[in-house]
Amino acid sequence: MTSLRKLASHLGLSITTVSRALDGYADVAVATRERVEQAAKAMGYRPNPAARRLRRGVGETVAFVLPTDPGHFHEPVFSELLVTVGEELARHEHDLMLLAARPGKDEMAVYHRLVEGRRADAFIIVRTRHQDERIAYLMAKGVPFVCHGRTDTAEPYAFIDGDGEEGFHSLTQRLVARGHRRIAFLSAPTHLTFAGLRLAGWRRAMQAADLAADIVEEAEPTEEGGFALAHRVLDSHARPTALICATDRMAIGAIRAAADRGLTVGSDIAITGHDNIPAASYCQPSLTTMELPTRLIGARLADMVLARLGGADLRDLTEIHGLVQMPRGSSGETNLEGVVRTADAQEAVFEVTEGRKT
Amino acid sequence: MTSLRKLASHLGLSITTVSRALDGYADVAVATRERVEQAAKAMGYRPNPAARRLRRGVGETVAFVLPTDPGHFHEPVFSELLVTVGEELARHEHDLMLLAARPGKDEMAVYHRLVEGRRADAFIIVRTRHQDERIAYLMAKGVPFVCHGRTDTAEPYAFIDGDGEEGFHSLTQRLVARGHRRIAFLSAPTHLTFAGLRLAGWRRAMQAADLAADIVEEAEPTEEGGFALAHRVLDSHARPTALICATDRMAIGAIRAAADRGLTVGSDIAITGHDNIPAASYCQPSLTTMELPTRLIGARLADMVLARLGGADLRDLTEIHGLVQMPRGSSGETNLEGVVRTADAQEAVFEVTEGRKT
DNA sequence: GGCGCTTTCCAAAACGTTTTGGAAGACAAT
DNA sequence: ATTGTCTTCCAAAACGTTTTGGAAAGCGCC
Repeated sequence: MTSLRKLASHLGLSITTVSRALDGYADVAVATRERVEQAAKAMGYRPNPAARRLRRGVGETVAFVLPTDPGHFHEPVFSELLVTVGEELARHEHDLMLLAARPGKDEMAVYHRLVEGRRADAFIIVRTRHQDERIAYLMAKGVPFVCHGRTDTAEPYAFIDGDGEEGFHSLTQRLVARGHRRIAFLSAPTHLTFAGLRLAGWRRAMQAADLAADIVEEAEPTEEGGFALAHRVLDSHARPTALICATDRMAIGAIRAAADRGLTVGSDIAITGHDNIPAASYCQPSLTTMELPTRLIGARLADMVLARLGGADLRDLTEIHGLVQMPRGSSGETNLEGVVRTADAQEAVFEVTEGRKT
Repeated sequence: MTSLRKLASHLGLSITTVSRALDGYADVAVATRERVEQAAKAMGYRPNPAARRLRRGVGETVAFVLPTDPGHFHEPVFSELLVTVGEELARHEHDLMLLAARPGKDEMAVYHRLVEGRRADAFIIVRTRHQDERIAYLMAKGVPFVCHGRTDTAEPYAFIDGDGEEGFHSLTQRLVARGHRRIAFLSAPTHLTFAGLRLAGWRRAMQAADLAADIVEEAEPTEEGGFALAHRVLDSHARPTALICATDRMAIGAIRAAADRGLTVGSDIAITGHDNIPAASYCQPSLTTMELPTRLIGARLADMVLARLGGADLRDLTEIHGLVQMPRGSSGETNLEGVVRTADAQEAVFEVTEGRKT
């Protein structure tokens, strides 16, 4: 197509000058620059990304590897994150590469291929784990990355996260205030950082209220997982009056389990989640939940990864955001009829709770 | 890192020979090839993709542009498609590039940037429309693509689709057989091809049964859309006894609307969807739906796009697959207690109904 | 010993960009 | 006139691969 060479010969300039004119170097005359820019636009010139990557040694490509089981990927949170990250990256002329790999051997093989094959320049890591092989590897290789969620490591690293500990603490307090005494926690696998934090928030609130934090079960953060755990917990001799679920998907499973036993969710039993996925507004009753405004987070994640690529200081890239609580019918906290949606929460409170320096 | 040059000098061979040895040309001695392969593995050689792309003129990159509204992307179907397509492409050393753009100006700008900037070699197009600008553009440019869904065009094009017309026809027949007479259709916008087909299937069955196909409403294929339409339709003087929704998300909204009016879904009113998203199993009652096994479709889509890149004949790349019906509680067709899941349907009937030659 | 045929290898060009290390010219100061 | 300083431009190398068009060596055959 239109190469730098064509452009140059058409203008009667050297290819060097054209290149530098377009890149805004000071060493080309103003008149020349304008002439070049005009011609470039007229001829529809677009630099060849392959050539640029080859010469520069880096391509503007960010990889997003979904830690997903073979064919299952139904995480509304990640979906939304994906598109917002993609939009933001595209705005800065960067490409988003999407891959999927189940945690474990396959997953690391993907990272190796991408890093060693120079296919990606930076990574976005989601669903972080306490001990996270991915993070250790990228750190060792010196490849920039940003995490959605935290991990256990001595070195500083860039991340953005919701304050799950605080969010679940305050939720639990609310339930306690409403008279609940036996509150169960349906957890996601605690090797996932977010699960441990949410669990800790619940536990802290329970202990502060002198209540036994003894009903904890753990399963995959899916409808199926929540469904199974709820059944198990509701079987116990001293049935809890509230089920705090680590995620909305689990809560939706739990609601179904409770209903199958003839319990009226919202009055007989309170059930809550986290994420505010669209389905949460359409359960019966609507699901009490909390959220980290995904769109803003996605854009921020993209900006952070771009900052990392630009060599920004790591310590400016750690953010913990407050969660927006959305009490709804499933915890009996609202008497509203019909569907309770909170699209406006997207625009709601969104501030950095803590700029942590690790 | 390890370049071809390093490898060559280390082996005492020319860079040409090393390249050809690794590419399996006949003109290198067996002994040499083995020596080269061994050294390549030992030194961890990986061809630099940028260099390769530059020289070859094509990069192994497939773009997937999600036609999504600003920050909203909650289509479980696309999510699942994404990961399976990604996996399959990765298996063949291809990259999947993800972008998002709302239909209209922005969307076409993305296509222009990708095509003219040589950032993508092929496209996967989803949520096809009757008149589809994307398809017209790619055809004009001669860029390979594969559609998930059909479009109206004289020229042949590669696509894979579920037989929505037949699926909704047979669903409607089933409902009629169960005694329903006033059956409403809650449609997605009919400029989307799939919506028109599903609508047509319902209409054909209604007419064949001498029933009035007069309750049709149209909205976005979201929970919110289904919710609004259901309310509107249930308001009418002669309330329907069944609501056939174009998608599961709409059906979930409709279920909520019916429940809000005190109707018992499954007995007072039947509600059905399409897609078999995970939430469909956890509604109350479980949602009657049908599905196109997404994993298989995703892999097939990837294979087709690879075939297109390999120059395969278009006419071998048109497939319409039969849908798997899953009757569940929301249409009163099953008396099963509890959650009805059909994960096994993934492995179920899956055959090409018709290999169409356009 | 000249010719042709195989087999095995390689030098060099090319892809389109960025960047290095000047060169040429204008102008001012000496 | 020489020297120095700016400003503006450019030739050429480099990034790492693939591919073209041979070359060299070995062998058989007349």
